[in-house]
Order: sequence, then structure tokens, then C-alpha cells
Amino acid sequence: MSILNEELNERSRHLLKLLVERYISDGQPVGSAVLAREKGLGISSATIRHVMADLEDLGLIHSPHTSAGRVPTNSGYRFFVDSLLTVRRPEQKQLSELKVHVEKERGSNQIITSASQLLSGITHLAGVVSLPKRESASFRQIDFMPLSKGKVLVVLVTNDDEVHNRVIQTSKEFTASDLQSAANYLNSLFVGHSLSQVATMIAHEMAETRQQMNQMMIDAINLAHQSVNNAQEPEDIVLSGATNLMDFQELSDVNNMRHLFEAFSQKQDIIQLLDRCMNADGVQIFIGEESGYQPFGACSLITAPYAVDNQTVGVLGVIGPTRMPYDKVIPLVDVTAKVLGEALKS
Amino acid sequence: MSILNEELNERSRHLLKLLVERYISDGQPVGSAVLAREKGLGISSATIRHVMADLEDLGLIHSPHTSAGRVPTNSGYRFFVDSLLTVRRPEQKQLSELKVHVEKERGSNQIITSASQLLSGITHLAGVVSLPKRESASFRQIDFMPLSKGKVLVVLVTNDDEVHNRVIQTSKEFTASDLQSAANYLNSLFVGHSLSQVATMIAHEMAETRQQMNQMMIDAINLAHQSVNNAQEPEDIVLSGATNLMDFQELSDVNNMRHLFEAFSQKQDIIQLLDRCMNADGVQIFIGEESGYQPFGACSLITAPYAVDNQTVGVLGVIGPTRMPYDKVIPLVDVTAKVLGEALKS
DNA sequence: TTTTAGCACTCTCTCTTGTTGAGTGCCGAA
DNA sequence: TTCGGCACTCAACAAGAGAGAGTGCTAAAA
Repeated sequence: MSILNEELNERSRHLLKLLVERYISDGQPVGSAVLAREKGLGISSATIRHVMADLEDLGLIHSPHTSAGRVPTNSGYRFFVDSLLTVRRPEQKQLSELKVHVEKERGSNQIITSASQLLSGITHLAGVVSLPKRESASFRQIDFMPLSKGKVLVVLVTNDDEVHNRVIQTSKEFTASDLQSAANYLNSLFVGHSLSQVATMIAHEMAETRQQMNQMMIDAINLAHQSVNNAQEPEDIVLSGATNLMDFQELSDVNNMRHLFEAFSQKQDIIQLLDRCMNADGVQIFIGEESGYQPFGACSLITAPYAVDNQTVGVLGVIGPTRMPYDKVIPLVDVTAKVLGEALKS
Repeated sequence: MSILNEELNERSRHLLKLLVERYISDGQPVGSAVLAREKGLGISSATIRHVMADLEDLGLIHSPHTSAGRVPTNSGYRFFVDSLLTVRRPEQKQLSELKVHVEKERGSNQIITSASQLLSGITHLAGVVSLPKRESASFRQIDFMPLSKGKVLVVLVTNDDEVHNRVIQTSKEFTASDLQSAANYLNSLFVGHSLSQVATMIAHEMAETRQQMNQMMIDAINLAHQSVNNAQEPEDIVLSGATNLMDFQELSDVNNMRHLFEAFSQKQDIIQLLDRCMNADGVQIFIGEESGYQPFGACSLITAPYAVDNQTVGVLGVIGPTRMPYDKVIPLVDVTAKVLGEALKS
């Protein structure tokens, strides 16, 4: 892109910007005459045509057909987003609306659903939020309940007020009081540590058979091993407003739409896609096939990781057609990530 | 419909049957000549036209336009389904496939998902299964874990191997051993009873303050009251293959499709709709607006309740365009309900 | 009375044709 | 380098013609 940046003079870049903006707002291919009429642009349509021909040679725009004006290509959008875009600050009204709605919710799941719905509601696109990574949660309390036939129900409570159940099969029968002691021991050992820390600690304990460990402790550690190590719950996302995408002409091809909705209902691929955005620092933008995900070929994806206590725990984003109002969506995604992180602190 | 049954002679009914079958398989309006060519029908197209005119007067079929053959109306479908349809027994191969796939799953959620997917997979329509009603589950074990600030985590295990969590706020602080005794007491009292029975028992216990009740028992009952009474978890459904519906011409109107998918992602209304089918004895069929649900105006819904141990616990069904192969779908829904009920027994 | 063949009629669908308008590329002059 | 002028291209629309499918009606045959 830096090559393009040098190659294009100020005027060409300005024209490209106007063209993309115009196309985003109208959805019609933009002709030279339309741009020439643009205020404050002392330039004739013929000249604009020269510039447009150059832009087309560079692969930034193209004509659907001979007499149809120009439309940005994906590279064009990319250049626009990288170098030309002037984002609007989110309107104060929206921002406060966002905060109010997100913060009035109780429970992390509620908060997240609300964030997803707000993203889709405000943009009229599809909103998506990944559930916070479990790793960041810390151990608060574990408890065991004997079920039948050596099965034990493990109840693990984390400090984000989430409760996790898991049934494990034990090698020997435990009495309720055996289990109680084991739980007490583990609670004293692990409380306050993050789950990943706990996993490490367990591995460590199991490795060295210490002298002062009695049978109860060994049992407890073994139980804990089964409970925590396999405790990775399936990741999940909350998707809202998918049907908004049905309104867009450019996506309305039946086949395309079908693949898109299959992707939405499968979730798995989208989860992976979002996962890859976790490490990014701020807003990330995938235009068309940049996401590397076929069903999103005609879509753009704007994501931002959100953090609780400076620790990135999840990702949220917006999915829409490549022709979307980037200037509004990008800052909205950005600010929503911050609001969400803030709201999850409590 | 009985009126129609008398009004129509055998031949008219046979013709209507042929017409509907033909339309279902071809999707094209059926003309008199097409039917006349039908084998074993010693009748000219002109005669057929007379009959068709009658059928049209009765509102069973109609012409999209002057020269376009006839198409069944919703009443036509209704009459067809009620009086003319000869259902095919499900193919043996499908049946065994069904059984194998459903029964190999472990855990009720898995089984249900599998049933839903099979319904949609075999019919190429949308499959839906409501999760089994909690009421039928019986109490196996309850346990309490003290959290902070008078909050108590209730873990309730039912005999269908499902675990239910709930955090309640208690009026006083309980120690772990208080809670342990309460749990023991409740377990001895309630084990084996259905949850609705348990609710009744609790209400009963609370009503009469018995002499022999000590403080622990009173506390226990109070805890149980909070735990069980409000324990109605939101009902849910498992929907599969919704995107299959995108392939149908007759549903492909963007607006229609949008409403349909909004309904699918909201779930709430569909849950209610299915709920109303719980009490029906066998397969129920809603054609077009018969379901009373706007978004399904162009769809038919075939449902059947499924039962575990002779107790109806849920409903499953198939959603598709009114033009669907009723002869195959109806028996499939029927048999799937049975297979599912059977599989859930274990 | 019922059935049938014949026929005029209607309507959609498709193909063709012409027209319009938008927009382009190129060229020569400023 | 910029600009006006101009020929050219192409999609979109409309109008018209013809084919094909299917109907309703009628009058004759069964």
C-alpha cells in the first residue's frame, strides 16, 4: 500500500475518497460527471476521467460495464480504509445510549447479549461478540457431589459468578465426607488463582510425589486434575441481527445468503475467525476475502478485542457488506469494545 | 370438511388427489391435459376441465392466471391431507438409519440435536425439536454451596442426568454444615419424586407448621422453596437446517424470508407454537396461516409430541413450504417422535 | 345427462427491436 | 496539463410479435 501512497498524488487520492464515499452512500456506480459536480472541486469531468483511468489501472476501482461509472474494488476499499478514511467520532447520543443499555444489564451473559444487539441495532448490520475466555476467570470454589456408580459431579465457581458443572468418572468410590475434605483442601490451595494457573499447579503437584502428601491430598489432586484440565468449555459467540444482512442487494444472491446463514448457524468457523483477532491491538478490518473465509467473500468484518482489567478476554465485531459505512462502524466497534470491557469489570 | 367429502364424488376427489400430488412433485401449475395423460384415467381433458371448475368453485384449487393450470389452495392441501393422502411407510433404510444415529448419541441434549438434524437432513426442510419438559424429570439430589454474602449456590440433579444451577439469596447466613444437613434432609424427603410433585410437597410443608419440625427442617424447606419453585428454566428448541428453506422458490421473497429467519433466531414464538402441540395425540399439521403465526404464512408445520415412559415431554416437527411431500414427511415425523422417545428412556 | 371434440380466447413467456441516457475514451485546442 | 467536443458503448426500458399453454364455452355424440 505504501507504493500506492507514493504513486498517487493528492488529487487522485481525494477523488478516490470522494468516489468511495459516494458509492457507500448511494450504492450506485459513480460517474465522472457526478464527481465533477462535487462542491469545491474545480475540475472538469474529462479530467476526472483521466484520473479514474489511472485508478482503474492501479486496481482500485473498476467499471461493471462500459457506461456505468466506477465502483471501488476490494483493494480500493482497503486503501480507502487505510489511508483516506476520516472516522467520525461516535455521536455522543449513541455513546451514552450504548453505555446505559450495556450497563443496566446484570450478569455477564446479559451484558454481552446486549452489546451484540446494540452493535447490530445501531449499524443495521450483524453484530457478534465472543464470550469471554474462561482462562481469565479465577478459581473461587470447587465442590464435589457423589452421584451413582463412582460418578462425581464437580461444581466449579469462578469469580465472575459463573458456575460450571462437569460429571467425572472416578476410579474409586468416595464418600460424601471424603469429597468434602478434598474440596476443602483444593479450595484452600487454589482460591484466587486463575484457572490456567490452577492447571499448572495441578500438573506440578502431580509430578512430584511429595512426602507430606497423604492419601486424601493425592485423591483431591487427582479429582482436581480431571475437573479442571478438561474443563475447557466450548467457546461461543452471541450473534445478533443476522437478518439485517438480507436487506442488502449485494448479498442477496440466494447461494451466497445460504452459505452466510449456514456459517452463522454453525458458528464454529466464525469463532475461529474471531479467535485470530484476539491478539490484535485495536480495531481490525477484513474486507471481502481478506478474512480467508469463503462465505464472507462479499462481506467486511470489523472487529475489536475487549479487555477486562487490561487483559484481553474476547472479541466483538460487526459483519456487513463490503459497502458499509466504515466511517461510522469502525469507531462504534472500537468504543463498544471499551464499554463492554468496562461493564464486565463489575 | 365433511360437507366437501359428501359434495365431491369419487372421481373429483381422485382428480384433486392427482393434481395435488403432481403439483407437489413438479411445482408447476397443473393443466387439464397433463392430468388427462395420467395413466388409467379414461377421461378427456375437457371433462377434467369441468371437474376442475367445480373444484375451483369449492375453493380447493385456483389459477394463478388465465392460462396457467391449477394450483392447490390451502383448503385444497387441507382436504388432501385429511381425506386423500396415502402416507408412505417410512423406508426401512431411513428408519434404521434414524435409529442408529439417534441411539448412538450420549446425553439427552446430544440425542435431541441429532434428531433435529436427521429431520432436516432427510426432508431437506427445517427440523425442530423442543427440549423435554423439566416437569417430567424427577428429583435425584440437591446440594447447597455457600457463596459470599448470604448467597447460596443450589445444585439440583435430576434423574435424566441433568444438572441445574441456581444462585439464591438467603435471609440468613448458613454454614457449610447447616447446608449439608438441610440437603440431606431434603434428599431423603424428595428423592424419586417428580419436580412438580416436589413443588407441591414443599408448598404443603410450608403451609402447616408442624410440631415436630425443628429449625433446620424449616430452613431446609425454605431453601428448597426458593430453589425448586423458581427453577423453571427457559424452554428451548433445537432448530436445524433452517437454511434449507432458502432453496424454495415459493418462500424466496426477501421480506418473507426475513420474517422467517427472525422468527427462527427469536425462538420464543416457535416455542409457544410447539407448546400448543404438546397435548395433541399424534401428528399435527398446520397448513399456511393455520398455525396462526404470521411468518409461517407460506409454510406448513408438521409436529408430533414425543413421550418418555408414556409421558409426553416434548414436541418435534418439520417446517417447510406448503408445497412439501406430506406423504413422506408425516410418517417421518411420526416415527422420529417414537424413536426419540425411545432413545431418551435410557 | 354426461362426455367429448373443437374452437376462440386469454395470458405468460420469450425474443426482437428500437430508443434513451449515462458514461466512457480519445483528440485536438487552449 | 486541462478541457470541451464528439463518437462510441452498453444497460435499461418499452413496445411488439409470436409461440405455447391452458381455459371456458358450445354443440354434437354417447
